[in-house]
Amino acid sequence: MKTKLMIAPIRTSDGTFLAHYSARGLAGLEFPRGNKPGSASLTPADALSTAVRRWHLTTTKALKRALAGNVTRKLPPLDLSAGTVFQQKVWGALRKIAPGETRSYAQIAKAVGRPRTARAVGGACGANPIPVLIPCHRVVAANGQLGGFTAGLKWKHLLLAREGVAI
DNA sequence: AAACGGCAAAATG
DNA sequence: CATTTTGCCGTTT
Repeated sequence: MKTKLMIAPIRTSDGTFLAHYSARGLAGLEFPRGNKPGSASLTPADALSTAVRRWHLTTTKALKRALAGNVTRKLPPLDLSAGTVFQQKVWGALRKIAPGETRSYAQIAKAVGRPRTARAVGGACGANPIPVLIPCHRVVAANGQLGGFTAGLKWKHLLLAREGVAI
């Protein structure tokens, strides 16, 4: 049985993101979907717990800063309990990359103590539940090219451009 | 047990 | 250089 999640929208100039909250904190962030199915139904605003309301304020500000290419000052507590140990290590390493900087998949692999797991690192990045705030987009291929991006390379390119990174 | 990736270094033409 | 192997590893089926 899974803990019920509360879902709240964040309207930005790039579209409406959806933030997922568990009892422990921010557990997921979805990119805007052009009027599509919309993964899950939003939690009615008046049904949000006070803790979630507070976190959501923080998430909203952080997301807007991140989309503008700035550093995120405060983040709500993150609930990454859904990930494997390896994934959590990778996500932790991603969070250390400052805006405007990039790393290769192999560099991340080294950073988590598994020098030969470049490919597996790619998988972990794709499984990142909180894109943008956990900057999976700052990981590029060793040859200087973009590499891949589950949510669509256009986003990866846009996010990096906002931070002043040229590919 | 097998297949599949957001990879990368080496080998090839 | 541009392409094609050939290893590699955590996840997923």
